[in-house]
Amino acid sequence: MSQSHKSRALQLLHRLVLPLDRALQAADRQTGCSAAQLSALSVIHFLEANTIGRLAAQEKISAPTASRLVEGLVRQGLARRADGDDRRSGRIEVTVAGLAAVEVACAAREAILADLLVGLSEEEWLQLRAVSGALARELDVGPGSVHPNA
Amino acid sequence: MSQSHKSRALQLLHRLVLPLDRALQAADRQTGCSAAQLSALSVIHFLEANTIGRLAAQEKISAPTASRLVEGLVRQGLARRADGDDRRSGRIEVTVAGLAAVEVACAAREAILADLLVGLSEEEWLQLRAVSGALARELDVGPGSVHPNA
DNA sequence: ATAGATGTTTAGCTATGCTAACAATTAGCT
DNA sequence: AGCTAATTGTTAGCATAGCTAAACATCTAT
Repeated sequence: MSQSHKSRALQLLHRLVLPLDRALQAADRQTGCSAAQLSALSVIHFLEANTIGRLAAQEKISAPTASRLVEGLVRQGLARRADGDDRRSGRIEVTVAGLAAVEVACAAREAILADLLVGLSEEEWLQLRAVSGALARELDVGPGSVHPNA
Repeated sequence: MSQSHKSRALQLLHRLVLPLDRALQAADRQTGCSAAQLSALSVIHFLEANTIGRLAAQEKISAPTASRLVEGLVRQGLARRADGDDRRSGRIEVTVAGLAAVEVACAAREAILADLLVGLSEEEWLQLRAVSGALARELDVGPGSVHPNA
């Protein structure tokens, strides 16, 4: 019945997150762009979340965490604060270097995953694509790539 | 063609990890058992990874990280070091409280996920189950539950 | 007994998450 | 105008988790 399907899926899924995250961290260490930073850059740029509040809301993280995240991005030259006198207008912008970093980071992360999942069958890749789409929809994960719908 | 399937799947997948992890952290904060601790407890108990070295190898983390992880588990009474004179025999054991913690933590994590994924269709649940199984296989994620194959 | 190999811990760094408290800015209201 | 209240952002402080490098044991083998 349906319940046992869900139950089993959940049992498996929640255990996948940590190993996937650890593997992706390795990629991030190489590119120097962490998962949180990559996500923040994407959200700021593609979803116009150009204030701390919007970023925090979209990412579902606390304001202090968002603030510090942006501080790091600015320090690394990946984002900039357009801090005129007008506080209402958008203040955070992704720099060109930031956009490039997103590209590089995504590529590295995808490469790591590809390597990790060599063993998947053709059908499993299809299922993975479908499921990933569904999860992205449910989790409200935006496009976040310069390549819209490749 | 096949390549574009994979590519798209990877693009989506690597972006799912962070939000999933953040959501699960909320569950972990309630149970007081982090993802890393939960995983370590499971591996120590079910895969008999009863030394720091084996734990680190299985979890693909550095030895110092594994050491500190176990230190935390012991401090919280979830694991114990059976440190007789014999250094060769297994030294780390999960306590009864540790096993209980695994149960509770898993339940909380699954509940959070269930809540997050209410919008999935019946077919998507089936696909998710299949894909999760495949990923668990590829990532070498053990059973890790007291309920073997529910 | 000493040297080498193996395994563990200590020390120290970074990043990310949180809450609580503070500052500053904006808006509203008398 | 001026005071208060609400919104917004930052600072301070705590905890975990990942890493590397280096110290420290502890066995093994010569």
